[in-house]
Amino acid sequence: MKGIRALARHLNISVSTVSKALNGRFDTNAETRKRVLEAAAELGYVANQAGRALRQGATRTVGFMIESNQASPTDSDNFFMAVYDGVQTVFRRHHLDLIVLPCASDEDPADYLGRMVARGLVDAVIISATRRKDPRIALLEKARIPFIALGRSGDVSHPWIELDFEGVARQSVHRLVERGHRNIAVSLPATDLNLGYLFLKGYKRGLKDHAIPFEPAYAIHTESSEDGGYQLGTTLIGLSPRPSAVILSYELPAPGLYRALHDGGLVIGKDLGVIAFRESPITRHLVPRITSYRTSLKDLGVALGETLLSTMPDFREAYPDSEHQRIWPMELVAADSDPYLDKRGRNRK
Amino acid sequence: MKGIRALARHLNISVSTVSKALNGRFDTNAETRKRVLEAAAELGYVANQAGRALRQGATRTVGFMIESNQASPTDSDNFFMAVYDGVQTVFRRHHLDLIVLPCASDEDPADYLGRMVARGLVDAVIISATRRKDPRIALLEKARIPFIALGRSGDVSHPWIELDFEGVARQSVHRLVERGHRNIAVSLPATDLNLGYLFLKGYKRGLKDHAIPFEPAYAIHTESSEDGGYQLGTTLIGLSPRPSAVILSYELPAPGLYRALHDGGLVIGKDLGVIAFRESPITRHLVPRITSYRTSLKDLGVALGETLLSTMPDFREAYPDSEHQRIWPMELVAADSDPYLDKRGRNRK
DNA sequence: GTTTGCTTCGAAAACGTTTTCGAAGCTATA
DNA sequence: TATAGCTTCGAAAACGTTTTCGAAGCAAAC
Repeated sequence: MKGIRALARHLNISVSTVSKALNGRFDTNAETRKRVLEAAAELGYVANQAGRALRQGATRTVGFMIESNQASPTDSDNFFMAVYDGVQTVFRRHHLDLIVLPCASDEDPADYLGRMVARGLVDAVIISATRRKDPRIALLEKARIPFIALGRSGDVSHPWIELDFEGVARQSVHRLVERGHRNIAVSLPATDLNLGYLFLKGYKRGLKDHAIPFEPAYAIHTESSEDGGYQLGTTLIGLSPRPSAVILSYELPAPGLYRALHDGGLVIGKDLGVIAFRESPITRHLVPRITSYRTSLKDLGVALGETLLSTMPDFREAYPDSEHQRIWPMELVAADSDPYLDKRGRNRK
Repeated sequence: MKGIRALARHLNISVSTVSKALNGRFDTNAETRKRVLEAAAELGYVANQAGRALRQGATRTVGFMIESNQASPTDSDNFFMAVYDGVQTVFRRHHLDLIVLPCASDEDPADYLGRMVARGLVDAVIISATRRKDPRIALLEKARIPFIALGRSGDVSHPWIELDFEGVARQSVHRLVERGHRNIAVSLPATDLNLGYLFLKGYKRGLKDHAIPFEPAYAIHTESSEDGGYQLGTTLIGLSPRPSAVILSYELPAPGLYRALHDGGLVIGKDLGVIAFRESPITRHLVPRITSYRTSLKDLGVALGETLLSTMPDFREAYPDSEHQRIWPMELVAADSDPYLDKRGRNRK
């Protein structure tokens, strides 16, 4: 005899009453409810997940899908864990559990997600590392699973929150131009992540603001790794005219870039200005420190959680007027990697 | 009409036959099995997790518990994701799913794990960040849940694999002594992680090998963060006699340590030798690079997965003679932070 | 005394799957 | 032909929970 039946027998009471007491239904006596709760605590009873999920058709669990394959563009520190923590604080309020679904490096993300959803493992999902055309969006919509994306996919309309890639790229161009640069390169992801599209858009917009023509050779696709950064560095050195600054859409390649420049006899901050998208241990610890942008990832997680809940029928009323599509602002952290360019075309110290 | 019934009706066949065909039972005709599988693929049928788990009393899912609260001692890069990837490759072979259970920073790890286990969310678990006395061990044993720990707990006997903290600490002392050091400090975790105990043990053993007395003031507990590292640096500077080298049980405090030394007018590698436990982006990118130890985290994950399976009745036969308790070797990566000490008591370049 | 309404409880069905076990159909053997 | 054995199938039970719905008990109102 196990589970709720053992508890019922132990109390000389029916299974239904126990269940109702545990779930705080209205048609239970306050006294019996108290007895049930005490006995449950004493015997360490916790409702079996499978039984409950089967009956209710819901798991009270939300999945946070991440990908362990692509070193995610923003994962040089505990990016996802920080976001996760924010999401978690929201869900805890509603007794929802959050689990992480990490797609292994050798599996197709859409297949993986499809399997998890079809199995009915979760009631809703958060997806990340969104592609320009991401099959997961259609999959989730077809399955009628509530979801939100950390980063939108293309121009499809769906709930998302997104770091301000476009704004940061544009603002970075402005900053560099103001400091005397005109030959400005940009490093973009090697895959078709949507953020690459947005970053390029912002970059072009920034150039246009200053009537600087777009030079395709200056938009360089870079693997999100040290090796990718080294590759980027040698590419930059070989360009003619050589750019006096580069904007990185993520910071992971920065160490390799630094090394390539050093090997080429050039000095970061003097011969090449650098701005990176997100502040992280890397941008802080490299010498010179990299000018970058910062935000509260925990707050971002909270927003993700609340917005997701606002799309779920059972929780909608708690979060009535959430914006379902939202650009998340970033704040400039000025450092030493992008000083003013002096007259002779070299960066001034 | 949903699920397996819809599929059965669509094929004009009984539910039981469909189920048996899908699960490859022996008492099904090869022809019908083929038809069922094709129809299932066509209709996109995937067995409902709750129904299956309820009937079988097993979820075919393993949980990997990590903690988002304590910045885990070894998480400056994608430590857990790398390990996860290895575990995943093993489980995929057996059609087991792996999910991550990240304990939020405001919840007690043992409570959290207890809840997840009681709910029957997973059949087995991998735990990490093990404490010296970790209540989770007893909890899992009481619940009779197969598990393995990444890092043992105290002297209790349970399955574990552990990075070689003791060996690395001892070897690091040897290396520093050989290079002329005698006043060697060690940085230990601020919490009661078991690895701290082991690291200290190895450190003391190393000292003893060279008949150097243990100086308690040289064993410094350090928060696993930049601030903790800065604190460590100021402490080291204030010690008398000031240590000529320090061994870090993890690398996260290194940047703060560097900054503190710099602020104090001292030079890393010259006035203070440094060795860190694990190679990571931090140990590679700081100047000078830090001598550290390396291993394949993916292989470690594979070992974890296989050992866990060998403790599970249903899979035992596939992994017969696995060692259930195992120290995972690390390989020295010599760098520039711990040069020979010269005659005048300063580190030689 | 009868009716009404309210509170509290419990029997039973349902969720979707797997598994047991008996039966049906067929072939081979005596 | 009768029997035995083998293959294939399907009815039904079971897993643990929630929820529906009827009933019992009691007090108040008529």
